[in-house]
Amino acid sequence: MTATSWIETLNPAQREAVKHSEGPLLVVAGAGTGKTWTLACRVAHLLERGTRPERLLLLTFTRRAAREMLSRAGRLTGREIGGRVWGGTFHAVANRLLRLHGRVLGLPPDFTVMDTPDTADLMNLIRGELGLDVRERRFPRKETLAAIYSRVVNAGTQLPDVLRHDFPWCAEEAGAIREVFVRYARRKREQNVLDYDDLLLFWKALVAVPATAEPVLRRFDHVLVDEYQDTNALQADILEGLARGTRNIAVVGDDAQAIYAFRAATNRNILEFAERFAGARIVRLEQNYRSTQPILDASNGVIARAARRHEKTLRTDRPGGRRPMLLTCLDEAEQCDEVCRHLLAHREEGVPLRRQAVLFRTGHHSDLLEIELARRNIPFVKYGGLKFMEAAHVKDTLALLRILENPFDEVSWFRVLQLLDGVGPGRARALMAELGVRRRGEVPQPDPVARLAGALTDVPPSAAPELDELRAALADCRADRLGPATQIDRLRGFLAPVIQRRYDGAVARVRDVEQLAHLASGSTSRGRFLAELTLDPPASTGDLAGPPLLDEDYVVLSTIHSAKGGEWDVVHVIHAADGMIPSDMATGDAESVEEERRLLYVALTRARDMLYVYFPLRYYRRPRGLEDGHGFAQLSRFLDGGVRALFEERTVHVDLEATEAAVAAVAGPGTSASVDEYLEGLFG
DNA sequence: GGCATGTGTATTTTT
DNA sequence: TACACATGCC
Repeated sequence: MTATSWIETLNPAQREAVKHSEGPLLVVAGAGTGKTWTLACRVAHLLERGTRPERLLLLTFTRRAAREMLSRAGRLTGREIGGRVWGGTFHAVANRLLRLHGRVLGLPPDFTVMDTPDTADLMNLIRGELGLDVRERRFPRKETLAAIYSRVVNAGTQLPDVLRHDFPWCAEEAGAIREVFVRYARRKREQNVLDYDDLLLFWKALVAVPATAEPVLRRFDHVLVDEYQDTNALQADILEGLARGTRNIAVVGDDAQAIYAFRAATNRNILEFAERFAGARIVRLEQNYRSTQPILDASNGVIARAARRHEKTLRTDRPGGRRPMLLTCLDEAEQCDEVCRHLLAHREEGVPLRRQAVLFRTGHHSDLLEIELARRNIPFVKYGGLKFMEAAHVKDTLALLRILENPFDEVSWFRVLQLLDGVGPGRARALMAELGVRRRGEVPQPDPVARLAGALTDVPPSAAPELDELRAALADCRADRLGPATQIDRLRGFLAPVIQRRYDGAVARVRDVEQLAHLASGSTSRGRFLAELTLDPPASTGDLAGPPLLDEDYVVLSTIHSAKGGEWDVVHVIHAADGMIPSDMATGDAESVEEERRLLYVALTRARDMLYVYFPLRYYRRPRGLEDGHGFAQLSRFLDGGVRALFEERTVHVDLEATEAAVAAVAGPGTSASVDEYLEGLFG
């Protein structure tokens, strides 16, 4: 496309957003209004007006979104810009910037990054030290501690307030929790380790003071932010800091699609944008190009009942089309059956599987469907949910790499030592003390990896052979300047027998370690490999399988959260039952129920041509919190009354009425008599 | 008595 | 998977 021709593809509002020249800009973009396209065009427009690519900062929600946006902009301008524009998540960009400029804050550039499970493990280590795990009253679990901590940091709210508001059952432990947090923070500094929240905190600190901010601010002429509704207070502070350099801050978002409150995202960022960034221009995109009118009607119906929202009405230029279907199924098995049937029927009609998606609230909601798809040989890729990075053997491998990278990493040592036969938490602690893993202050200390080679007193005899293997493997990785892939290969020699002894499915797990080595072959440095893996973990099973293993056509399975920003011709939303959407974990207060409503809205608005919503009547593993229902579920409360009328309804189990009639004929109305009769029949 | 290991059970969403 | 709890080893 030529420079002028793509401008023609834009509607007036989009064009206004693209051509806006200087100063803050807020684009309120409804679902399917060409937000990604508009943002890509804006990037292209800025480049054509002479902005150099490396002076653009594009903050997106996932690395995937950044890549997508930049490749589109690249095509528009006819040049390769991906490697030069600063693009990625807040966290990934922070990682890069801090390695370049963190020193002025006293941050050594070779820090390692730890993910949320690591954070929880370090909390646990400290919890154990403080003796909080053996008291009468139970103390918050490590995941809860990590969640509290993260909320305090990301929302910028005092601990007592967070406890009172979000974790009231932990409020009595405020003192001890504070103590854990103080030690946790100190410990991270000693180890030269940053958690996710630190990345943002240090970035904010960097741009908060003119003296340290200057080299960062000097880098950028324009900052663009996607999915602004899902940013939190800390991220807004960072933008405010950046705005002291360039006032050209452009953000795009939709408050109706805010689904990350659990990560401390706040709609205040959108609502207060104009006050915070004085003179901001606001552009609204209301023309939907994605969905047919009936799908949009149903989606609008769901969101119209939201308590508070930015006024906006989506219009589509795609009239006609079929009504979305609401399919009541007998149970989950039948739901699977129906999904498969419709998937294949649409494929027969010419919609390939990869233009279709199955969406659900939580990762395990697709468990049964995955089995069924595999049984029927229907290829699929799953986004979100159970992740590669959470598998024990993957964590083991990474812990080994991290020890090599940072010999004072306590969490990794704690994990690695317990791999040895006969070593549990107690012996691991003793060994760590012996190795001097805990670094104190600035005093230079002997390298724990080197000390591992010496004599150790706390090694049980059963652990001796494996310890020798470990010593040899670590030494080999250090001796030659091996690349990260070769190091993983070497570590596999130590790991394979350990995996064999400890886990089932050892063959597949060892293959995963090989997969990890393969992944690492793209990186030149171990440190970069580790940082990239923690900041941008493989989002799907498909990311790892690589092109050769993937069929050319496959259906996408995704949590609704991971489906954000995506669109498919045919969308299947499963488990539309109360307790599923909304999740019964989130029905505590009105605010979280509202977020669940937006979640359903996001799911429905992913569909272009056809939308199916499935509702299983019965759950054998009963949805929690519905004990009174005798295993019968209720339709999601968001699909009530008027909204329901916007769907075409069908009860799938065609035999159900016939069955009931037959039963009635035998046992009379009311089924319990018939069940009793059936049981007696079984008893003989 | 302390510690490692075995068994049963419940489990949101993600950078 | 990871926790709580029970059991059994040194």
